[in-house]
Amino acid sequence: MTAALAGYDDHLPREFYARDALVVARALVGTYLVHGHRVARIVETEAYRGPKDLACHARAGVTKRTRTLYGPAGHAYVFLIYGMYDCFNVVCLGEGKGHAVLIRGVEPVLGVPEDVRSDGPGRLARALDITRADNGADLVSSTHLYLAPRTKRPRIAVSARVGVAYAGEIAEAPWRFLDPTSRHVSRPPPRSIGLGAVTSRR
DNA sequence: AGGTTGATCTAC
DNA sequence: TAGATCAACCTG
Repeated sequence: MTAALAGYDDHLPREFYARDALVVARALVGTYLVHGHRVARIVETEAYRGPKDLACHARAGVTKRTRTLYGPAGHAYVFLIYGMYDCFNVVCLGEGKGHAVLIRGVEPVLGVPEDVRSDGPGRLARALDITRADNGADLVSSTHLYLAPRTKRPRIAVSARVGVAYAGEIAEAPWRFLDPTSRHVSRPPPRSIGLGAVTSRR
């Protein structure tokens, strides 16, 4: 069965992405990531908010690596981390802004093996076979790689971002969003921030 | 603790 | 240029 036949063929429109990464990151929890015949539900995201965000690659300005990050909203930004893992992001806000949302966890829906872990940005890219070859893909017009709207409103917990301690104070900003009811988040929220009781299970 | 590699930075 | 350093991670 193909993704389209299964009803995951709606594409999030350009306007969805053309907002601050902080808004998009929250709105992406519960949406569906489609790559080829594979479909997965997004359960964890992080916002990276341009050159002033010292944890964001945009801090280095426009370079060979950040060209797509600084490109138009709604495109994929895929980069290599630690020499081993690809990380999948969606570009937000608009050309020249350098905003993106990192997808950090998904749960299998269709065509993704249940026995392969898909929590963590490196693992999910591997599970869905997303690589730097997908860097720059237009998620609005592609039939191969895109995001489809969520079908119900998820619960959302908030925490600081993971692995960005070097960025100083801004590392503590509550810019990570996750569905605390999912088994596929990369790690439980260290604490809940302002969203009432958060039950994190693993 | 350490692997592994491309991008970026720093020093000639 | 070339060599050094770093990195939004994962595994053991």
